[in-house]
Amino acid sequence: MEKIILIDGNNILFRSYYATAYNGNTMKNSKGFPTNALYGLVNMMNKIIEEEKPTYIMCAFDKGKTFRHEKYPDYKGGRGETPLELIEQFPKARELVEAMGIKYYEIDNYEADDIIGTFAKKCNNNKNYDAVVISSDKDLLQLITDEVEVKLLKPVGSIRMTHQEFINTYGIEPPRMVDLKALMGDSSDNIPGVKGIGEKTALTLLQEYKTLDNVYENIDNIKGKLKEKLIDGKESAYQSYDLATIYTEVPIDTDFEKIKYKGFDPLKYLEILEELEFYSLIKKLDIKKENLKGEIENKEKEEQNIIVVNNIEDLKIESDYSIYLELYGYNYHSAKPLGFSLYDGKNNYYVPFDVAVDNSEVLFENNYEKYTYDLKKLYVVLKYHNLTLNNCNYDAMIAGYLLNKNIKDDISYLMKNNGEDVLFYEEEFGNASKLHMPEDEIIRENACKKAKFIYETKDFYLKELEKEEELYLFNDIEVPLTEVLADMEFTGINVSKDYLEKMGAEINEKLALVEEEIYELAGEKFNIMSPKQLADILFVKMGLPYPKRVKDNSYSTSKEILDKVAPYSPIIDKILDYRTLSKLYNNYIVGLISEIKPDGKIHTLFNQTLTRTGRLSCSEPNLQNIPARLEYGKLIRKAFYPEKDSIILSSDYSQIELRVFAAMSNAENLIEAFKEGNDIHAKTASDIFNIPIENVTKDQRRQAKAVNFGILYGISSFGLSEDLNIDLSKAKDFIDNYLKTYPRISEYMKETIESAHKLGYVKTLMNRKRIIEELNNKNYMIRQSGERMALNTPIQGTSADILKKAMVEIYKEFAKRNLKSKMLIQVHDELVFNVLKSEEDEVEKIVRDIMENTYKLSVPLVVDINKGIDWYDAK
DNA sequence: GCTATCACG
DNA sequence: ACGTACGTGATAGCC
Repeated sequence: MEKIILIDGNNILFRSYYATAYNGNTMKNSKGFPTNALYGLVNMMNKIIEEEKPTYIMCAFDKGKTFRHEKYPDYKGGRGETPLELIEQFPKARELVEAMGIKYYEIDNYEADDIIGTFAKKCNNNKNYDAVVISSDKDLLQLITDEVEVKLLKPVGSIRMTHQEFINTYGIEPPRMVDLKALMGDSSDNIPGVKGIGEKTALTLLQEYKTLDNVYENIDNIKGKLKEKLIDGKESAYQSYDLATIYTEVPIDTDFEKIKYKGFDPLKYLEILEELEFYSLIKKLDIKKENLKGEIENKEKEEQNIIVVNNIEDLKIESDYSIYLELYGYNYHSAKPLGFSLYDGKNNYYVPFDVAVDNSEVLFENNYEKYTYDLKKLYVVLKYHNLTLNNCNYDAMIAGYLLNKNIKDDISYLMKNNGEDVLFYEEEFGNASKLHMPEDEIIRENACKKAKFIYETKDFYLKELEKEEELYLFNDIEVPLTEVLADMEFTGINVSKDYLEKMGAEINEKLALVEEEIYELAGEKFNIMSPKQLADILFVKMGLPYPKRVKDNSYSTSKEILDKVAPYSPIIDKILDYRTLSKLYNNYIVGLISEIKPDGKIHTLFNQTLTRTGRLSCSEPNLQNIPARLEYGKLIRKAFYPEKDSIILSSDYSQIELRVFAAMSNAENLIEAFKEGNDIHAKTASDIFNIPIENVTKDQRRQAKAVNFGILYGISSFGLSEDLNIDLSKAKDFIDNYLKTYPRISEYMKETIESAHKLGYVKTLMNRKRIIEELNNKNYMIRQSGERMALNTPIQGTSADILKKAMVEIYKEFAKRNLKSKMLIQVHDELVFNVLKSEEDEVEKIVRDIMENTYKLSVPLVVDINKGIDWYDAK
């Protein structure tokens, strides 16, 4: 039985402050710094440790305005301002707790209660743990279970509230504490409750009816004034219920090993006591600084214990280990590798990069499992040195991503979130535009902390993944995909600089012409790219009618607006031309040329842990937004060409999102249409306009297509009317018709939103989970947008899952057959390959077969394949 | 560093 | 009465 102590730090500070402050006079040190709350805190902590002898202990503090304030502005409104003299003591309290060997937590927007609740919940139904919550706040009593008790602090002494004790006292079950507050309110937190109902009445009601819900369900059995009060206060009661409920899902690592009681850090503790001038406590410690120093130095040495490996004999790895690569720079295609840090559960090693390269077999190819953070980066960097890495099946970056943690490329975000003391990459090396090289020692120290973190959190994250049923996604899709993406990035794609330069020169000529014409029409020269100057010319000087309500006192010059005023002046079309051309020039001519490496290729970055839906993203440069819609822009694609004796092959899913949607919503008529191979937009038009499919006009098909897309995005009639440039009422009719035609879809959408609200997240077919905080936002618009995310994410995410799975399988199949053709680019529903002419038929067959069959839905997946001498031609 | 704009699926 | 379709990245202008 392990004892876990969970301390409400804020509660103790407030309590100590008000217990000893009178008339604004508080205890201060000789410098005038107030110390009374801190004094109470130290004494309380010492007492707790002495009495409870905890194995694990933590202290939680409030931070920032909480989500409760956002929901109910009046929350805690009755309280006066927190006294400045108390606020001043807050930062020192954290230092103090830390020096006492107690880990503390503060999470933006959450109260200490919520953090404690999140930890306490972990003990429930686990006989190995015995948790004690320490606070004077009765609110926390709701957390009591057979494994969790509350030590309720009183002005003198305390009461130990066990499950039985609680029932004896209140005659209800602990979770009903929330129902109690909902009825009686809580003046200290400004929770209103039901007006006219106090503790006694509330308890009587709950003893009879058990829950708040049940009170209201049986409202007719209650008579007289009480019934009236309850009915009048119903809304307030439920609002109070909401406010009083402790949130037990705070996004935090609740690994108990993190809160193991470590004992005092003697030097720091003493230092703080001296600063605060708590001489009686110092005396009690009965220790002298001098005696400690030697011991502390030894301890620090031991903690660092980094073995710098300059001779490979110094590396004595005999078990699985974590490996982390530190680079100097943000883009690993060009950054200078500094070295590897390793941790095997016993020792931290730092291996300078050159040493590692010379001893690559020892380090990278052995029988041990290697745990990583950003495995793709490791693969790519090693590939540049002609090295391979084996037995990598766990990556912390991927794990964190799937678990909805705050990722970023920098592992320090994950570490800081777990309370680790480590430098952010930017703190250590500077930002991308201003790099600086820190001391070797700093690099080694931080890199080793990172390796150790990867190793020590592995089991925990795997357990979390298992709980979320995401192990398949992790083991069979995302982790194997790192190797596929690494290969794509490393392989790169040929881009013709000559071609782009020629096209650039042509665009420049066109630009110069259009520019002149614009100045002519405007009657003066100005910066066409400046939204401000442009708006001034158009809507002030030329007096064109602004077609929308003026927002924030400024005019928009977006394409949407300009399209509407195009009939009033020929200048508009010229401006739109100018924009298209300059975009083409800046983004795709200059931008792409600058990314071509000496090998004549572009090596992009596929970001695997960035999007909220599970898609990839692509940067430096972004190869997922190369022009495709307009004919002239599309010519950019001619610059992307294959290797010698090869062609470009592009394979794309036809309507994958609509197919996934049909399958997930189980809309029979839609499924049928896909099975029969109908033109789905024409079919939709035929259905919603109620006409035979052969009579559907081009325009009707276009409108139906817009409706189909709108549905995928969580349509609004306004959005559709804007998109199709039709009346709001007409757009509304379209949607109503659609939902009437496909009632199953209407139900599916309702169910999805309902479940998202209930759970706070949505999932894809492969169990990728997205937590949607927006669903809880107090702002109606943001909540609405959360609902649209809830509708769209399972569809976009499932499509992404499917293509990722196909990519892994295609990669494996190529390897198995020893094919030399290469996957080069992924664009959400499309894969682009360099295919050797000799392998054309085989590759085409493999790609089609895998993409169409890798995941079975109730609708067929269809792939279109095109081949050509460049990316443009392969369309 | 932020906003507006526009390129892609 | 409110603002208004999902997911991205790069650039220029502006503060």
